[in-house]
Amino acid sequence: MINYTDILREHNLKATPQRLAIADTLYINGHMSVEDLYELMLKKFSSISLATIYKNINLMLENSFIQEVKLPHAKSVYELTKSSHSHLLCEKCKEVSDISLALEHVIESASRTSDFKIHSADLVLSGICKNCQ
Amino acid sequence: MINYTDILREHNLKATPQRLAIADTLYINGHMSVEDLYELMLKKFSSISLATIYKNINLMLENSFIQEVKLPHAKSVYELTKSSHSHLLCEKCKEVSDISLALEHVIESASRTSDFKIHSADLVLSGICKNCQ
DNA sequence: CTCTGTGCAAAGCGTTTGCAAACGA
DNA sequence: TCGTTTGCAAACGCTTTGCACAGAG
Repeated sequence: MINYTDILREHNLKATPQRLAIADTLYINGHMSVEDLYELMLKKFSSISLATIYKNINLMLENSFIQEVKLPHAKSVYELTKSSHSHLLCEKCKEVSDISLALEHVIESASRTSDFKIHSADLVLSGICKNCQ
Repeated sequence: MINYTDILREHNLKATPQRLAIADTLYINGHMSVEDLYELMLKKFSSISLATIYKNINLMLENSFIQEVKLPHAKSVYELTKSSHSHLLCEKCKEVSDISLALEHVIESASRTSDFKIHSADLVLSGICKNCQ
């Protein structure tokens, strides 16, 4: 179990019990929707408010402590910010997982043919995971 | 100007004036948010309802006549369904454009390392377009 | 002690639904 | 003509806001 107190502070966020729990829950579960997060948080703080979840998600997004992952045909999930990576989405069980892929060639090729100065690449690969096959 | 009557029918959609106008507007503008589409449609049908826009967008999505493009840090846009491609998003002017990129290697690599059966790849490259640089 | 965060209730806003009239095939 | 679509208004659900109290630093 990681102590997120200092990490939160580095992101200009006070380390409240609720925030520490959000960080821990995201760490353990990887990718969570607002609803999932709320349900799990309720187990630790029986009177936590959805407003608190939203306020913290928004603050954490602004301070880059977490990131939103927009998924095709599914609601967004949130994850702790880590080094750049792509996502796999199982169309059946809806599980999201991280995958590290070399996109340099694709980005380079896109830069060449588009005259864009590309800063980031958001890639979601959809399919069927091993368990669901 | 393309006649979408038959194309709509092929997608099991009656060719109403509103739908023809939606198709035409998307064809001309490429990628549009619900709001943008509503505003432009109002110029052609001064009493069109937002509900009509939503109902048609949803039907057209179900029938694969159009597709939703989810963008990082921006609201979704919709486009006429065409062969698989990636998207470029200008972080400054928010314009979205299509780009054809070879993702086979990336998908193959992902399949190998993940044991997923991958069906599709949604890629959005964000950066600054030529005009905004 | 001060300022920020929390929980609650109310407000806000984008989206969906129900219905009667209009329309496409 | 029959079944679908439209426009309107109301309902809905997710998200945000305002405020008083609690808690972090």
